[in-house]
Amino acid sequence: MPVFALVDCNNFYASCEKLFDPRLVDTPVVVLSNNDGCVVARSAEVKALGIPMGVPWFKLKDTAKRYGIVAFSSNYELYADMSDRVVEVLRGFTPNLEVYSIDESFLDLSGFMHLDLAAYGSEIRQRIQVWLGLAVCVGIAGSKTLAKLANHCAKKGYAGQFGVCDFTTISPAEMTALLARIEVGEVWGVGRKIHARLQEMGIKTVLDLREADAEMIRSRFSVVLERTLRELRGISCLDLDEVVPDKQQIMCSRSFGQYIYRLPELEDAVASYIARAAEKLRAQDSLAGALMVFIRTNPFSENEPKYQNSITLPLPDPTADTRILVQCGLQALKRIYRQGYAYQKAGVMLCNLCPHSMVQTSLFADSGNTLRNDHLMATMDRINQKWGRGMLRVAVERAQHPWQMKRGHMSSRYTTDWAGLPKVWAK
DNA sequence: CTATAACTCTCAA
DNA sequence: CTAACGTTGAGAGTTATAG
Repeated sequence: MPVFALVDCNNFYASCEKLFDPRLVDTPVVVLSNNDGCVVARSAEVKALGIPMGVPWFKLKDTAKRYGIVAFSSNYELYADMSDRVVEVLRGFTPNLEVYSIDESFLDLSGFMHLDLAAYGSEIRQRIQVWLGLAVCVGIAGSKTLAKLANHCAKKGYAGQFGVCDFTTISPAEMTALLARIEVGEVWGVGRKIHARLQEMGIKTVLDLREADAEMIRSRFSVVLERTLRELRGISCLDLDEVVPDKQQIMCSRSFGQYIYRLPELEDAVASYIARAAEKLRAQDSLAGALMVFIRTNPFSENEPKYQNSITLPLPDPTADTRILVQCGLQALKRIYRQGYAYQKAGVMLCNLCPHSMVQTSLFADSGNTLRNDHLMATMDRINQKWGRGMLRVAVERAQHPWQMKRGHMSSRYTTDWAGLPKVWAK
């Protein structure tokens, strides 16, 4: 009998920012997406103001001023480091754990069924609060989907005390009553589209979905939703994924701080995105078999002409060599670039990835040369790791990127950079 | 006609 | 002062294409 706990950090990005500036306790805080675009995290105070997730920041500025909302650009280094620390603490509670996202982990608690699981959950909560200063919620149940739902209940304080919710000890009648109170859209795997379709069919609550006919759900929707339904019934269909498999595709895309009109600037951007993607590729020791490049204008602007295009080029020999990938990417870019548009975003994707060890070398490849190039790339990665990204780069990439995304509200990298320590602490 | 590739849709954080 | 709206990845299902 499997038992899962889902541990989820509350308002993770916003909480990380608050953590390093005590003046911000009780202050409404939002964290913005890349380019200071949309709200991607809200502190409790902001949620209380009724501000929804995903609003564009420029639409919120007036409200923000009125209520004294403090905004931060996303500081991924900081969040990733805090996330690692959370996972490290969680590993103290179980040997089997799946890091599901930057702020969520599934814990296998099947070996702890002799314990009071709710109490164990409280202990987890306590320790992360005391050791790291972050608040988490814990949901416990016999399937991942139910554990997710239990976590939702823990956040709302539905069953039992706030912060922990254990479905394994709830009576069937209580469970039924609880599920009848929750909208079906809260279920993991039920997004906007499926929620609307379910509603139309009269399936409005989680209970409705649980009691629906599995065959019908499968035929009208998919095998995925059928699995979700079975998970809601307590039949565990999703295992803990402890080992993170290699990526099948690697992407790097970003919108620009200012529009780009000319090809050279686009080349600069695309080259730097490829360099970044290639680093990730080498980090997992893979080679790419094809490369996709896309560019597009702002889909939201109404008066300016719109254009978007993409192209995928196969690579003659699978490679992880930044220079080859950039060469290929620039050719691709030239083929889709059209003059006279205000480009707002570009991106690249490395596809058809295969492990370096498995590659079949071309009959005509010079293996000695390939080895030297691998070595060169490895050296480049080490230098860039030590001295900062872009220290060593291909020549099309400029040192300065005028198109770089906006990050007007950036906090310090408090935990990963000495220079990030605020001066006020030194006083 | 079948097997595979390519593309589309949906979801998640 | 104005204009301004994220990124990355997976899986399933459907359609197109090759042999």
